[in-house]
Amino acid sequence: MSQILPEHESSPRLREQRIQKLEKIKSLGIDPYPYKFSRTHKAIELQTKYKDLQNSQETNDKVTVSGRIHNERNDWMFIDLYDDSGKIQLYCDKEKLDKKNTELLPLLDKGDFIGATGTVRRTPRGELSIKVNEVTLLCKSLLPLPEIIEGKKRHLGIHDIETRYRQRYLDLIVTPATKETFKKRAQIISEIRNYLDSKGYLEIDTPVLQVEAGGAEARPFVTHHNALGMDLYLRIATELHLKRLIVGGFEKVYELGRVFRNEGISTKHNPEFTSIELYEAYADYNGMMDLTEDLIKSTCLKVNGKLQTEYRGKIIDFEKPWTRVSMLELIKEYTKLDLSRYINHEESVKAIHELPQLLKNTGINVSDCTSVGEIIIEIFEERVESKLIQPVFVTDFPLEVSPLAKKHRSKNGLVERFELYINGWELANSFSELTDPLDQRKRLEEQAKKKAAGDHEAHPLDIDFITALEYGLPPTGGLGIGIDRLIMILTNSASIRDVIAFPTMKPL
RNA sequence: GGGUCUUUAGCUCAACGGUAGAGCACACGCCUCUUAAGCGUUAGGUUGUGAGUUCGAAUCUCACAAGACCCA
Repeated sequence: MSQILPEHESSPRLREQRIQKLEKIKSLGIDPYPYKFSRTHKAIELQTKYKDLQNSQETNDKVTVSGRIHNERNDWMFIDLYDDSGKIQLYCDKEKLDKKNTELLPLLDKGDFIGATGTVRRTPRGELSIKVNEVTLLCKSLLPLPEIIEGKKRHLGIHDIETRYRQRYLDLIVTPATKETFKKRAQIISEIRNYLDSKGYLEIDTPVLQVEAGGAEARPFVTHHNALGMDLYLRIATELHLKRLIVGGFEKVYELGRVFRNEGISTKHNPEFTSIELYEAYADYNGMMDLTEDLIKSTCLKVNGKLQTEYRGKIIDFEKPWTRVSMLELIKEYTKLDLSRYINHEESVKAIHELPQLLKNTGINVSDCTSVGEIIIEIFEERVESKLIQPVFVTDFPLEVSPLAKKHRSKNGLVERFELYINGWELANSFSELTDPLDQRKRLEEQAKKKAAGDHEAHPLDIDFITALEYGLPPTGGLGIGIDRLIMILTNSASIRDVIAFPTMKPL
């Protein structure tokens, strides 16, 4: 449902009934919220250990399990109990239980946590079960678990996608695939760290709270520091601080963490997201391409067991060496437009007038563009981006849109930069970092002018960063990867909200 | 940003200008080796919010809110 109320407001009657049961339980002298419980097995351990037990066969093996009740049949004779490993069925023969247990059983509900001790058996119908001697209430649940009804079939689940994001704990209880996604997310992040740590990269935390938010083109979030009496910004990138660390003498650094961008929300954008940025002294963007390819291939292989992955019906193949092709070549390939002559400086003044004419009937709107570089990016985003399904490094970007990248060593008007595209999405961004402090100062001053003129996404002038460069930044390769999008592809998730446990949601 | 559609019981959906209904869940019985258990009986509603049209609105109109899908 689109109207989501807190459960206790949307189902007060059901909650009231459970509170009454809770009172009855207390009056029986049972603590409904005890302190600890010791179990001998998890569900999957029993399923594995007794997989060869024949139907109707009983053992004298006494075990204790615990978990959440997902379903009950036959007036609490059968209980489906779930722990984080899976399901085990409990079989409660009321004739065999003592008074306390028989009184407790009808006061239970789906959603309660219980522990159970009994002997292992397989029912005549083949379900591995525990023949229960004793039930212990571990937590009384006051609200009903969500169910999905399909025809006459009913099972735990959440139909409404918004509820799955807003009440992720419910999604995790009732949707097994959600748990798998977040397990895999943890694995992917752990693999990336293992890979980099094993290659001698050092992870260093840089500030989230900043006086100026730089390092990327994006609007920041503003917050306020009371004692300092000033506004601070949440970081939009880790770039400028990590490069300071290279100035300081570290040669391989990275930070994998949250950045914040004050922009729209979509299936590919969450205002806070996880990125990794990495900087390596004496490397250039070619080295970063090698590293990116190897890092992603190795992560994919570790978590998925193979180098091909299916994303929403498309097979993405990480195995073949990834294509490296310049942005202008791709534009030529997809639009037949050869823009190479416009990037040299003498032509660019002419081009800013000629190009909009040339694009008039293409439906590409370049009216907001103030430079040839921006026009080129616009054409690329309009006509090329979405076609790049298999991994491809798009290289050599216009200088105007890359104020932190070094000028191309042989191509006038371009910089040494690449973006990795997979499934039509930008997944990584990398430069041969600009190390010339005077050039950097000039370029950031131009950005600051744009910012002063009202461009909220222009880079701020970070004087201390320039100062650091003046002390000397060695040749450096830098790389940023959007971790959430990578996880989306590796987990076949349709929305970034499916890979972020608690995505940003508008309050109700 | 533009368009189309959706919003009714805890859930899934009916009713399409004339007394809001079903299945499942919940509660209570019955049955007692089930897997959506089965059978029976209750109870459950300010129809997303707000205005308007009308003798009468869940239904028609408008605005707002939230969501889904398409397009840019």
